[in-house]
Amino acid sequence: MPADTKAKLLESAERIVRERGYNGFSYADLAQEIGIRTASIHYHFRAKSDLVLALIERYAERIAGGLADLSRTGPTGAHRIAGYIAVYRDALREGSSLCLCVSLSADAESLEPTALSALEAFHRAGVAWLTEAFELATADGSIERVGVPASEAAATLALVEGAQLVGRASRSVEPFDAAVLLLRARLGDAG
Amino acid sequence: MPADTKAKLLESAERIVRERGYNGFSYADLAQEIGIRTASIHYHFRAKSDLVLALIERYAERIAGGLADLSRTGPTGAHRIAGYIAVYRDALREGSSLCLCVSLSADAESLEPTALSALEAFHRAGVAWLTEAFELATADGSIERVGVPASEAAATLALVEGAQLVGRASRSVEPFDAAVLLLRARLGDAG
DNA sequence: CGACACCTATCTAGTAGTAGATAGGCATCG
DNA sequence: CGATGCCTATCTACTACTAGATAGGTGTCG
Repeated sequence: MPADTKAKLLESAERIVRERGYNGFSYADLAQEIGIRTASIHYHFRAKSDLVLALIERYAERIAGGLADLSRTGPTGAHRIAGYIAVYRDALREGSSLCLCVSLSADAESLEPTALSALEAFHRAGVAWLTEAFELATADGSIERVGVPASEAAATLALVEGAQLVGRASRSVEPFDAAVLLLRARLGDAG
Repeated sequence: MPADTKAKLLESAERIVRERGYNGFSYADLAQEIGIRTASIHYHFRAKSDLVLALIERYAERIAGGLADLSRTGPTGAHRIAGYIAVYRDALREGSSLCLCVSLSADAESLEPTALSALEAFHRAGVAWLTEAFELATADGSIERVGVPASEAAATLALVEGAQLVGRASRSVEPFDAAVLLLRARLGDAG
């Protein structure tokens, strides 16, 4: 059953990039991990830049799907925001990895324009989803003192991405929890 | 006057690491930039890990100095927090670079334990300084609705670091400003 | 003073190893 | 047959790092 090699490549590559960054991973790492030669990777992804683009698109789709589920199941704005925080908390994996797009943002200089655009789109989508969640929260009263929803959204995205970074530096989830504590407190029972 | 080569090396290396990350810069880049051979760099810094450690220590000292000045000159807690935000905003350089420690946190996996410790210390110092500033703000009433100072501090550090990252991805300072807008609003005239 | 010794800061030339990428071949299977 | 998927072998460019030499400054001591 060799048909799922491409999927395995994406799976492993995502993990490695999230742990070591774009410039910190190589085709050699990837090849060894799934048991083929480096040359064979080029059959599936002509260049490293093609692989990373596929990585971002796949990741963005997966996260978008998760957030769509959250929109469907989250009864209040507060529940949605709490779910969003949980997504980033899980992605941190106890301090051993970052959200793919956090990792790639730091290596922005090495990325092709197409990848950079995909990265921006990911951030825009996150802010848009959060804006809607904060708008809902304004309406349902589930979050205390909601400011302009778009501003709350931009702040929340930056907060969770920064919280991941601080957690990564100390290989622990604790700094993440400390950073989002006040926001969670505003969410009441949902937090 | 060759005596300042070491200083030039640190200066250039800091800029390159902040633009391209730890794994995205090489002795070759550095050598070319200041006009010596790569071998000569090893005279000043035996290994790349020694260079990066020196980089962090120098950076941490400089920032600590700046914050100490801010503590002396900032009349209120709000003014101090506003100054802190400005430090990170300047470090972003219109989206072309990151705070050294933000950049290195993303490449944590490639760093030696000593460098990692220095990175953690940098974050701890930032939170400690911010905690004091929020305590002052509680006392002088210069910031609206201050929560537990230590929690406000952790959130603020994460916010500005994340805001930098989002700005970096779109090579612009605008996402940074959007992310800190609500915090700034809380600072009143000082923001 | 001047000879010897050491130090600083750089050089040229090279190491072994790794990077991503390419060309062409060889199975397997519908 | 011919596409698919992987291989071997190779390439060029670059990685951090080392060895050994050199030019020039500084200090010490007879």
